Amino acid sequence: MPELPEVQTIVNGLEPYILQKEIDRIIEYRQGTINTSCQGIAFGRVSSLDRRGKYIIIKTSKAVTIIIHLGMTGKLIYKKQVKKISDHCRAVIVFTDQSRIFFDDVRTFGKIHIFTHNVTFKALGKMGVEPFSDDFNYVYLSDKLKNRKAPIKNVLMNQSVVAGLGNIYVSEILHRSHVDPRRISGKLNKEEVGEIITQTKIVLREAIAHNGTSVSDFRRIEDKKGEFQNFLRVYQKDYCNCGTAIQRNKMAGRSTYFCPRCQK
DNA sequence: ATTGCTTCCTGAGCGC
DNA sequence: TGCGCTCAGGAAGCAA
Repeated sequence: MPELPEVQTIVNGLEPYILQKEIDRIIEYRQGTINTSCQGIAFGRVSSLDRRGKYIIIKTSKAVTIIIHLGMTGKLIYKKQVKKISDHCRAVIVFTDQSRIFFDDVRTFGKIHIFTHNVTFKALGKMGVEPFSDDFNYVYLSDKLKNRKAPIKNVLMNQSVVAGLGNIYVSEILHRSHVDPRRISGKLNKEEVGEIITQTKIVLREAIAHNGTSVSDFRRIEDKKGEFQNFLRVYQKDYCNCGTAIQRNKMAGRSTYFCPRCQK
């Protein structure tokens, strides 16, 4: 399940392969994967590759913007030579040198949005601050949490508050911050809010340094796994470092892991 | 404005 | 061996 570190790992991996490479065509193998018909689009060369939240943003020399969201199980696999189409292939970006990016996605929650003009993508406009930016600070977060009655876990998962966090990293961040995920957002004290900001930046940086977390489907562009699953402290764990059994609850329909002793 | 539930989708795992 | 059930969860859409 790709969150910010996994998406960043893919962007970092793809960049040296596809920057300045000319897109020949994009093929949709499963209807509904791409928002528009790709027929007759002159794409041009890849001029930039970026991440915003969990979105991958590719811009081209001919003012085409390709925005990719991997959903739950989406993968981007880069191949120089193609023998056969991969399993669950939903779309392919073909470059003029015949190398390709395969967009594989078992559960089909992933989507590709192509804009040929300067159309603003609604989802990006509503997105909250980037966790690594200076804008993700105490003043910002405490204002977002103020008077909110939803549990802190739910608010941190909300992309319009902070961009890029999902179920795994929110569990890890709250564990390292010693905050119970069920706590009412508006009732956290100053130290706790500050700690959440600090730990968010630390956990995400560590995860990127280890090429993301592969608990099930996530793969890097060479189809290799990330390694951060080896460093998780609560997510899908049975015991905390302190020896206490990790508790598992459903919150907002999602499995939530926490240590009842370390997280108050 | 905020919150919480439902929906989309497929494969793995499990009990029987 | 296979059937039916549950679970995995990002985000849009909608209802309260």
